[in-house]
Amino acid sequence: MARKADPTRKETIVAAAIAVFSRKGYAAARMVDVALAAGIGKGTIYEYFHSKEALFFATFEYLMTRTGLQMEALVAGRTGSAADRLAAMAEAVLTAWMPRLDVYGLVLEFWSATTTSPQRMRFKNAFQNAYAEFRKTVAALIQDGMDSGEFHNRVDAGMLAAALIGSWDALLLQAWLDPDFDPLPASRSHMAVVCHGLGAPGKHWGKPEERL
Amino acid sequence: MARKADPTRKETIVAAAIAVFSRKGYAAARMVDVALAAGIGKGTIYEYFHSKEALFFATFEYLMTRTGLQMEALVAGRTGSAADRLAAMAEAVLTAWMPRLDVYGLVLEFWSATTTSPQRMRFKNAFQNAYAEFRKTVAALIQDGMDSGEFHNRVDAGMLAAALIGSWDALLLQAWLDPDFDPLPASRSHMAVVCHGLGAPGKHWGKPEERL
Amino acid sequence: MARKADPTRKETIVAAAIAVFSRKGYAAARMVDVALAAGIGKGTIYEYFHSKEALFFATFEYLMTRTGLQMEALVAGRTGSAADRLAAMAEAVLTAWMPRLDVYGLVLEFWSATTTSPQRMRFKNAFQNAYAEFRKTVAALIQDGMDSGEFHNRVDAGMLAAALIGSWDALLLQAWLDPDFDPLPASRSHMAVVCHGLGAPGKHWGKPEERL
Amino acid sequence: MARKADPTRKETIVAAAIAVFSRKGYAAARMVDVALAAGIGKGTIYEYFHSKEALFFATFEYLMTRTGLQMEALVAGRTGSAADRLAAMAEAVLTAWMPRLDVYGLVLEFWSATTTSPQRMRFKNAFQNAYAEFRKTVAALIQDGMDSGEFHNRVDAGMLAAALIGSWDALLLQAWLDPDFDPLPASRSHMAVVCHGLGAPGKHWGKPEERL
DNA sequence: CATGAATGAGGCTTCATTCAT
DNA sequence: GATGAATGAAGCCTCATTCAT
Repeated sequence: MARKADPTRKETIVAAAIAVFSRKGYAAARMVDVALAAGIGKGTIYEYFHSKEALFFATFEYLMTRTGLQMEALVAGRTGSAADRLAAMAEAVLTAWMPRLDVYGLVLEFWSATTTSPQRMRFKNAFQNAYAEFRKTVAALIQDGMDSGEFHNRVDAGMLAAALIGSWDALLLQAWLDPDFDPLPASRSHMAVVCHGLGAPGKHWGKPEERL
Repeated sequence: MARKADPTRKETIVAAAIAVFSRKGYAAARMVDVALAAGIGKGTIYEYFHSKEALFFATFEYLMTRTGLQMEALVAGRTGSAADRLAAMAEAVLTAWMPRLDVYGLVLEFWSATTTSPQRMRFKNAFQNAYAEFRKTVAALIQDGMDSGEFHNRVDAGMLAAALIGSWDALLLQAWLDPDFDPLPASRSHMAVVCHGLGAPGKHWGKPEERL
Repeated sequence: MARKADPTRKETIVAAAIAVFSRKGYAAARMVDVALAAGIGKGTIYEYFHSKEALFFATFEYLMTRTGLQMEALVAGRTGSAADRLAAMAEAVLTAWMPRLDVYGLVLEFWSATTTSPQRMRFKNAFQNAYAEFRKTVAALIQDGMDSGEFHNRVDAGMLAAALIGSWDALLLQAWLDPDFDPLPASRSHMAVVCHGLGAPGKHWGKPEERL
Repeated sequence: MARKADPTRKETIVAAAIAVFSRKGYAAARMVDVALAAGIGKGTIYEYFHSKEALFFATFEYLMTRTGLQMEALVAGRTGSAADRLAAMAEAVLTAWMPRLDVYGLVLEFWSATTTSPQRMRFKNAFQNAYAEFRKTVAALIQDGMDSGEFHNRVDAGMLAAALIGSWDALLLQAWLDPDFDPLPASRSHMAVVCHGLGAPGKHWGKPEERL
């Protein structure tokens, strides 16, 4: 008697794949591991994904979409000074990812896939789009500050945005590598300096005797 | 006497391995590809490295060592204001890596190996040491500026160093992903803002009408 | 439900392995030969045995068990004088093995494995146990004859048993080496002399003009 | 400067091969192991033997020849009653082989080679000849006893010889398998019974209260 | 639909043999 | 002659994928 098709089955498999790929890496992951993690039979995966590669890409898309949605949510409805919103965004990005640091290894796999996979262009484009999107968001925030006079405009907002995003990315990577490394203080120090360097008025650091 | 051993043979193999692993990734790389790239027979690799894994680790150590040496060279004998030296370092790091962007995929593989490989701890430790070393160097530079009064000391030099290094790393990653992306301007904008934000006197950007 | 597992599959593989190992020897046998002989795919063997070594040991255990069972059957329910039973046992052992002389090469392989295999001790112990068991059986038979006064007891039953078993073993080996050699007459001559030498009354050889 | 060709070099290699083949078995033995054991370079073996197979056959011939010579020596000049000479021969065979039990594994390898090796017929013939030769010797000894009236002639001397030789062979095999097993007492018991069974007068066992 | 037994292409690795020195 | 670095054929084993149940 066949179990009735579970509409969430596909998502279950993707979730299992995320867990397994994160832990063992794409190449070392076995389809049977994914099936076990999903609590289903090995053959069943092929009812939903026609190959390991396809499953990998599905996990990628799943995570990219979720991340994209999260990012939108992070930005939505922020108020306050541009500097505050910028700092809040940094905070939000790190905070959002930190509990999911376990999938960071998977992100590395995705990056690798941009060279390695036969599907490389799909990975590459998705990444570039995601980054471009994110950069646009951050750049817009900075530009806002420039337009309102809160920030000076001696630098290109887009360029700076790229560097800021990069630092967040890399701090998360550090944290993944070294569980004892806390990316938040580093980011706070950095963002304070950056906001100050953009000429934002106000205190980017606490009392004089305190250091970030 | 037997066929004379080529003393550069081992290095030749490592170089070939770097090329192949970069291009295809560790898992997808075939020993025969490495052999072909090195212009030798498949079996010869095993005269020098007892397994694929060992070869991979050798490429890792080779690149780490080379990078470490380069870094030392980059720092050595810098003079000028702290801000200048900091900016110069950023410039140097990016400039040093840009022509070797092709091996960036390999660095990703190494990072992945910290989760994946049976040797994971060796990779992880090597990475953490390398980062710690580099962070110390950059932090020392910042601290110099603080001590001389050129920079304020409202932030922790180590924290900021981590973020700066991260941004360089990530900008290079961006450039690797997207060959049209030039990390230098982004870094320059970023460093200018940071130096300014650290209270460094002097012009971090050009004439008023120019933007970085 | 998946393709139904054939419950005899494992035994089929062992049978194929016996044939192939006998013919080519363990080292020269190829897994693909065994698969072909079993009428299955190469990979299927690994569903049942995790390595060539494991398959080899399985064939060993299989034959040892079968041989052990046969031996028990040979002994069970023998009646008559001790000399008759001893002669009958010799006859039975040779008769039981002669049609299976083709696996004798495999027995040699097993013996070799006691030096060669990483599992050597398992082989060695199994052999020693099997021999000890058999020796005990034969010794008991001889002792019976001694206790009943049919045989004198000037020799140790166990020692003699070892020599007798050895002669059967070696005659079979001869027969395996040389298909023209018939071990039965040799054994009959030998056993007649031995029974006579043990002082057993009665005719161990036929009429005066006949020779064994 | 090439070392002058050593006339004993070939024998050195064979001796090394005997040691290595005995210990690891033919298949598991590596040419480099033999070279190491012989204290020479790997390639040098090929100056004397054109292949591993050829080296194996050379070790076989070497041991067969030596064994043959020993056998001749064992027989030569024996005097006394047929029973004494027969018992002495058994003793001599076992005594001659016992200190060389370590090469017994190699004998197994040779036997195996009669099925396995491309050279199988050469091995097989050599074995059959050797056995036939030996059997002839032992049979002649028995026949002597029969002709002189010391032994009755109710059995075929050749058949009995085959069984006796077999028992010696097998007892040595037992001893090789189990270092705690001493083949001498077993053989003595056996030979005493056999001589008695052949009707030889005299005491084949010691005093009445002693058992063999 | 779900399953997992069966499959065989393909990879890593070993090692007998060659041959430049 | 002697050597051992180089080689590549060949084998064990893995695992993505298929398909009978």
